[in-house]
Amino acid sequence: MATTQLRKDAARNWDRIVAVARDLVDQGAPLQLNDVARRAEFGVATVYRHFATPEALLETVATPCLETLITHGRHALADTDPGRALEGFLSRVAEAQVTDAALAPVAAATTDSLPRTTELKETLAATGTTLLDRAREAGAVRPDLSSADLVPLMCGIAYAVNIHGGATADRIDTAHHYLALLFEGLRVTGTRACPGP
Amino acid sequence: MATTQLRKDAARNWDRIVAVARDLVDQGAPLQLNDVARRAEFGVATVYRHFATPEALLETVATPCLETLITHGRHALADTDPGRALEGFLSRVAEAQVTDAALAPVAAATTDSLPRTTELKETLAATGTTLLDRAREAGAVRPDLSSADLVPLMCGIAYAVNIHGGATADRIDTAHHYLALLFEGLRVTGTRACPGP
Amino acid sequence: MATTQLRKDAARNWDRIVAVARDLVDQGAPLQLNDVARRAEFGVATVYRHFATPEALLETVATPCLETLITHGRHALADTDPGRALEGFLSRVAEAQVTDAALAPVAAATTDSLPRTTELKETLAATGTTLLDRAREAGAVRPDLSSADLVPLMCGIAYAVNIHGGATADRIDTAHHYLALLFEGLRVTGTRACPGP
Amino acid sequence: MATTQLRKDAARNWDRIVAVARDLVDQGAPLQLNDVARRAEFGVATVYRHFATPEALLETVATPCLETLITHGRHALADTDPGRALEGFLSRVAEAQVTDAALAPVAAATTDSLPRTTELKETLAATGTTLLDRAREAGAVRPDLSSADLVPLMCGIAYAVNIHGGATADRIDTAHHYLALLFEGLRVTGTRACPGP
DNA sequence: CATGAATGAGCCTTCATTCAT
DNA sequence: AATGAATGAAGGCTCATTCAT
Repeated sequence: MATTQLRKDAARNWDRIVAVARDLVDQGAPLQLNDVARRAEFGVATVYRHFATPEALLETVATPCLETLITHGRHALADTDPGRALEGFLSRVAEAQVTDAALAPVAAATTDSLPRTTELKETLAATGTTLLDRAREAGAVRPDLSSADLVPLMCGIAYAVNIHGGATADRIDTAHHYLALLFEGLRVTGTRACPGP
Repeated sequence: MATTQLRKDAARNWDRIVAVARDLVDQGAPLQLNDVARRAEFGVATVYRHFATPEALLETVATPCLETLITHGRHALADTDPGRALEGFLSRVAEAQVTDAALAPVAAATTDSLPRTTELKETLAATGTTLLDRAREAGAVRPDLSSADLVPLMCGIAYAVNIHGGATADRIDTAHHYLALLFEGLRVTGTRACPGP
Repeated sequence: MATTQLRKDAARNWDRIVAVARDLVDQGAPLQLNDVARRAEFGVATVYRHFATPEALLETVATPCLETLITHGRHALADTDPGRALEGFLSRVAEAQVTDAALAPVAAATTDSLPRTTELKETLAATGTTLLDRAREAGAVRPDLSSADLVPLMCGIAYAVNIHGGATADRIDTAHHYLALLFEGLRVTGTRACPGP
Repeated sequence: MATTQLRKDAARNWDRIVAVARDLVDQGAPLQLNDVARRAEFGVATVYRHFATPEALLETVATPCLETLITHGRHALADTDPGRALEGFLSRVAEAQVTDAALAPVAAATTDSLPRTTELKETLAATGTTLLDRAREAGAVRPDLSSADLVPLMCGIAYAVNIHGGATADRIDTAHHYLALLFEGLRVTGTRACPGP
């Protein structure tokens, strides 16, 4: 989806560039604009016209994924069980991180190239914050987790999964596993201390 | 410490190279052999003779840290409380990861440049495995955590801390925080339901 | 002023393009047709249709200045004091050179893009030649200065002023200073040797 | 002349690079390091190793010329006739400017790439200042010329000569002509008013 | 007439590695 | 053993101009 309306042919080119970039990202190759141009069989400047920097292109590649997550976030906000809502949402995020190689670097970056990206990330972060606050208030998670930890922890899980390795299907399982572990840790543990009578 | 005995002057050079590399790593600078040579005031080839690749040099820089961790591991193995032993050990590992910039990339790498590195990493992994096995047997941690997850999880924590950011002292705190979370999650959770008498 | 009659809207575009170009020149920015188009909010091709090359645009920007100088030249030709006429005229030229950044490159160019520019430059050169001839005949300037030297010397003065630097007001003063020096040198010096009685 | 002692082969390469650059400058071609490398049949990086920027190379090309001028300056300082000394020196400078295409841009630049260049330019400027001061004190030149004008005026003359055009020999004549004009202008003009009896 | 996307040559620069001295 | 000059592929980016829409 282009920010402004493009001419039809330009839009086709835009799509092709993003598609090529998507392929490269999926292969784990570094995103170099010259390389993208060569593979898409465009002049370099064509690619540069559409995407001023590799980061801008990467963010564009990651955008649909971010948008999907936002949709999931919206559903989660509608959930009446705060704990389940948070866990479900983070589960989606973790899955996305290990499924879509474009997401992790964009999520981890402190500065964005595209305003649109900042917007999406902020929306997503706000959703996470709300869900966490609600869960905390409901006593579903420990109080000592700040919303500033959500992104780092999600990125950390994705990173851990990458190191663990494996095929995509396994990776999703691993991510769920690590997330479940984290969630165990997050549960309010007052009961755990229960010394008995 | 060189693998084989070096002539005295060569050993001095070796030390200087490693010291310069350590500085660069600490500054967060990329480890380029040319750069190291210039700063150490050696010819490039001298550096190349000692370290065939940047990775080899990086591993060498990380070696003392790995050795220290192994020592910690040995102490942990002597601890009679398996849960405390594991937690203490992983705590050391997490601290080291966020403290020493050379460690994370070496730990995360799937292939090593130096046999010595492989050796150290394997020793460390074996220690972790043993500690985990014991803790699991003692019922101190959940059974569904494989020793193959230890390195990924440690790296993931380090990565999360890096994204979270902050000064070194804060980073150590954050690492402890995340590790504590993980440990909560690892605890056998039957007790969490604590049904009372 | 367009060479041929333009449709009203085309004339408006033409004006806007020239205005933008004038701004760029005044800011000391390089005159790139793409850049002009973007700032004028036109398509590149629109600018290219009006001005085939950056030079053509630059010459167009310089045209009013050339025309003004021609007017000054006409007044000078009406002056009855040949020495004063020449000096006054060159003074205007020097001022224009350091005041209007578009003039110097156009004056210095050996070939012009627009016939109109050639015309104006030739008119101006002819005026200079006439004024110089008259001054020479009147004994107001040395005989060893060819009219072919006028343009180079004016450009040289402008260049010297640029190197000397300073704000616009200072630059005009400097230009006058250098021109005065030149004029001292141009005065017939036979009398200078006069040792007196 | 290299700043520090080079190995014999490196010195040969250094010389070849400078020679190629000299040729390019003489042809009026822009000095591009890649181009120099190609013509000298060196790898690009070899040229970059010797000269970090095109400016550094250009300054190196201009250095012998600057050194020669300094020598001339020393001779001029030994001259007992202050007027003749200044005129002779500036004459050399003007000749050099129109003879050696490397000189003008280096002289006109406000910042230098090589410390050596700054040194040479300062020495030369100091010489000019001294000669001008002496000439002024001796009443050989008008008091209203600052030493800050010397460089601009010399550059201006060179520029004027370039615009005037012509073969090298003619150019030198033209430069002398313009300089003579300037010098007429510089002469103390009290005598000029003398109309005789 | 107007548009603005596409072009692609070409410049600058860096870096890991080799090899003559 | 030590040196450090040389390499050259490769990446990043710009810009004047053309041409399909």
